Amino acid sequence: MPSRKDIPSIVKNQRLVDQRRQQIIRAAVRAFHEKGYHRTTTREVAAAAGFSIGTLYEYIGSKEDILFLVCDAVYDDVTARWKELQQSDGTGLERLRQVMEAYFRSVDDLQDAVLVMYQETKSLSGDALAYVLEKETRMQQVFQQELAEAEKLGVIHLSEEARPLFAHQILVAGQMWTFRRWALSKHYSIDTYIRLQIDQLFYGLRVQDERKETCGS
Amino acid sequence: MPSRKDIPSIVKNQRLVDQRRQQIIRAAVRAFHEKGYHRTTTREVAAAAGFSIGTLYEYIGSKEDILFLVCDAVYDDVTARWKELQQSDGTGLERLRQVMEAYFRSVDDLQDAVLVMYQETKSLSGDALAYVLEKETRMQQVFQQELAEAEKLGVIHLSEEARPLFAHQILVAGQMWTFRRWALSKHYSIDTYIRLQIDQLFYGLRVQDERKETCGS
Amino acid sequence: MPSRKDIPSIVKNQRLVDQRRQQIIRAAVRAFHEKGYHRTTTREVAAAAGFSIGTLYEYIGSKEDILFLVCDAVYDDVTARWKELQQSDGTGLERLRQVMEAYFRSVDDLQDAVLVMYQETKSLSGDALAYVLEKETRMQQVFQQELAEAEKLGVIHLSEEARPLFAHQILVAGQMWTFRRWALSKHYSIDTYIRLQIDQLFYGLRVQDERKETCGS
Amino acid sequence: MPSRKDIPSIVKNQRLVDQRRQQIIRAAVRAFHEKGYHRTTTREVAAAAGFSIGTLYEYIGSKEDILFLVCDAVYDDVTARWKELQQSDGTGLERLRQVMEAYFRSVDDLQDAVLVMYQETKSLSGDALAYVLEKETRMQQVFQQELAEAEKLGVIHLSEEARPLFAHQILVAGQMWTFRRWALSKHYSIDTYIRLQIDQLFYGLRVQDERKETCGS
DNA sequence: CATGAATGAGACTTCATTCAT
DNA sequence: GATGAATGAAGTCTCATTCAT
Repeated sequence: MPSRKDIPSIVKNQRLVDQRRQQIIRAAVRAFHEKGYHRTTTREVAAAAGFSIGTLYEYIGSKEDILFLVCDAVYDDVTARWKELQQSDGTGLERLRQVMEAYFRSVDDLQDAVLVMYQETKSLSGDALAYVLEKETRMQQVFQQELAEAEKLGVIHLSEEARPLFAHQILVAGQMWTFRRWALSKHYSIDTYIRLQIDQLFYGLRVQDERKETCGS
Repeated sequence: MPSRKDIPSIVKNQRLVDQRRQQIIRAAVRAFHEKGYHRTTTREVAAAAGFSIGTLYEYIGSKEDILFLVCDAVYDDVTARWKELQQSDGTGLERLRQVMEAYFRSVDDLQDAVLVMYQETKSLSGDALAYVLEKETRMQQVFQQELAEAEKLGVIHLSEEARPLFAHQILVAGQMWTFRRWALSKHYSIDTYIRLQIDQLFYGLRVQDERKETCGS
Repeated sequence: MPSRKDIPSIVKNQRLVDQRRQQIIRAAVRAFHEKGYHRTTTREVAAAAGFSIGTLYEYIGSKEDILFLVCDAVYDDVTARWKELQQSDGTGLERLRQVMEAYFRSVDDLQDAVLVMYQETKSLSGDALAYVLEKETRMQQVFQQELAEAEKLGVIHLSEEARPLFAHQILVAGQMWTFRRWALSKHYSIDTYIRLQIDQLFYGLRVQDERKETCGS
Repeated sequence: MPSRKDIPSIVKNQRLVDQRRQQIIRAAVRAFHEKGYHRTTTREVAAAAGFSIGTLYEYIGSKEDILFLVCDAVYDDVTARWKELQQSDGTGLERLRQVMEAYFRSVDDLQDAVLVMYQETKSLSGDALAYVLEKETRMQQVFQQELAEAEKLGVIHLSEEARPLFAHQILVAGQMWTFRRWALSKHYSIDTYIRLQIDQLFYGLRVQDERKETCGS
């Protein structure tokens, strides 16, 4: 049940609605990225989308709806990539790696949208916020399940207590790429970033573990 | 030389300025946390601080300045805690643990302020943004140095390439506690969170490392 | 090329823009005349013009722009009257008289606007002020040329040194009618005023000229 | 009866009041000249005068009062100069010349104050305005009397009808020097200006008078 | 379906004035 | 008599949203 927020549209022709909304998303992401959600006017979004303010409001009910459109676009992209993965045959650690990379790639492709979604979304009002958080939670749960799977297979060792945190960690590691991009992109390409992040998540600091250690004896 | 943004104040008495600004920070954090920076009016901040709108503007030059006040308060707190640590005699892994924990505790104590700073800060205008990013960078570099130190002592193994990323990772791990608090606080207390985060950052997923491996054989 | 200040308008329809701006000018002149520019609020101008404050700002960029609108209206009127004169066939003293009278009549017709322009204009900020002064200068030069022409024809005797001053004098003689109207209108009708002013400008005090003199001898 | 506007002062010591008010006038003239009356804050005047805002209000009742102080200073100066003239023994045309020159010199000396008075004064509220206009009227009447005197002596020929206008003309000729200074000072020094103005007022354009003409016959 | 002019609540900020110290 | 912190009314301008064409 892909719980899609019901955004009112005066226009009936669904094909047209979808097309126009794609335009809106593209325009909004660009504009929000440059000036932030609050500093961007609906007029600017309309203009960037190539139609008039009146037309914009034929396809949305309020400015907040534009944010939803952007959010859904982001989630849909990640979900789609994961669905493709379903058919691939990775398992164990490899599977984990693939799921993470798919997510990171998605974030990179939609970086502006993710950033916008990420920064502006939290200041929404109750109803709206709940919807977004629920989507976030769903993604976090996907990672949590994958971790549980890997644990079951014995390829990782992650206490049940730590598992939710780790799922969040992965999620945030992806978002980081957008909201710390001003610093990260000085050091890393997306490929390097993905490699290092996965490495770091897997192995940490390679501390001489005082506890479990060590092999023999 | 802690590069303090120069916020204009009409009032001369510095003692009073400091006191009033503390009130402003407290009020602003509370208000921004509830409604977000953009949705909070300056009047509301003034009211929450216990004085009139006119008085508020005797101590700041513009609404943005309030954000700076909040930022500085946050950075000052972390810095102060680190300074205390200076005199403690931790070394190696223990030292690293202490620096991280001090930061995490600071974030927890000022969680609302950190969240506000974190979410609203990025949508500032050029000049203002630069100031905040510079502060962020300085913190990241503190972690980077600590990591370099630990590396030199041989207690961790972190490639030079990965070091900046890891420093960011620690920083974000702290901020996470505020901006994903809606989810994290369901599972963890701050103590647990700190323990698990440090553990995770140190050891990752305890993957059976395919590469370096492995003891016997 | 009558260097028209570019006042931004959100509305595109030029026909409408012109019409609304006429309304604004009329309303502004009335309001400014009663309370002065600074004491009149934009809201009052909007109300007097018959639309909302929001609509007002669809046709101007700032309060100052209203003053420009008024100025242009005044200059345009005078210029238009002079253009009509072009085709008339006055020459010599008659021509001079006509140019001056046309100007005086214009001032009288738009007296409120002229007064407003006259009193409020000087306290504008750099850029804005320059624009108005340039227009004033242009008018002064028109008189200067007319005087030069008359001089060449030998119908007046005005040293080259005194010519710019005299042009200013005429200009001010017109403005006087608005800014000393509180006193002048007690004594004179506009017709009388014009007659006396021209007479005074032409003949001065009919002093027994001590210098040039005199007829015989 | 020099009808002095009663400006309230909390301070009783009259000597101190006078001294402080001199400071206020000087500071106000400078400030108003630079930024205009409305754009200048009372704080700025106080600062320029060398004391605090609180102290300023010990010597005036409201911002408007500062304008009165300036006005009175101007009128007092002119009046003082005329009083000196009383004792000189000029008569006829020479006397007229002296009265005008005294006025022009006064205007030049206090040019900033005159300009301020001139531009800002008209937008005052009823009561205040009346006071200033009355002062203006009194000055105009001085000129009118002088003209009547000269007429009686037969040194000028000015119809009774034209006399009030001419008195205004002289007054405005003085004020011109301040409010068209931006243009006039390019061409003339104050000495030249005075010479040319008097000449112009006396002789006009030296038109070949079509009417009265001419000496003989 | 598209347009864009109109609306007006509400935001930030200024500044004349007061009054306790 | 001097100070300057506090006040809050009021001003300019923005912008999400509507609706007649």
